[in-house]
Amino acid sequence: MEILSGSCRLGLWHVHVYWSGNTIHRVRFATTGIDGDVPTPVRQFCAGRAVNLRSFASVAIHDDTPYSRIYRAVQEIPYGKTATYGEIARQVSTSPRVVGQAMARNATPLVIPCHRVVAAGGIGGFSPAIEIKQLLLDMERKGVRKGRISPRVNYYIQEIQ
DNA sequence: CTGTGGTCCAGGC
DNA sequence: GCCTGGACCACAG
Repeated sequence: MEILSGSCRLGLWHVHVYWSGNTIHRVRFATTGIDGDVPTPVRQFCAGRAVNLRSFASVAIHDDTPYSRIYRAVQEIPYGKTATYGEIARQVSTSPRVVGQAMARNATPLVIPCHRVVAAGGIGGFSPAIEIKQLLLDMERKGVRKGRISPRVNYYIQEIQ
């Protein structure tokens, strides 16, 4: 199947999405946009709506490698909630550092919501920029109630743009 | 607060 | 094969 691509905005950043049908092949963050659309739920999610992206299939959980088990566990974290590296590690019987490695190599962030995996004593890491993780967590915390972004977070997004 | 040992996979050699 | 380095954690001083 042909792979489509496009981008939408998320705060300062552009989200590039590569997909075909219901399968997301790659998601990445960049400072510039590309031509083309992204699937509607992804655009809504980036705009702060409490959209569940679990209905998409990610190439990351297709096989049965150690990482794919981690990705499946991470995908179960509901919108607005977080889990720690250690909690995920215990769920799939591995170590917290391995969970960190899996998150760092996640080919489809947002679809595999690695931003919801935080350190026991802090936010943890995120590439390419920790601000993205912070923004996503803020958006989900504020947006979880009405299913849309609050004026306060909206202000924050405009602030950093 | 700051070590430090445990953990386990990937990547470089 | 061996070595090293992580988006970490718990526990000792």
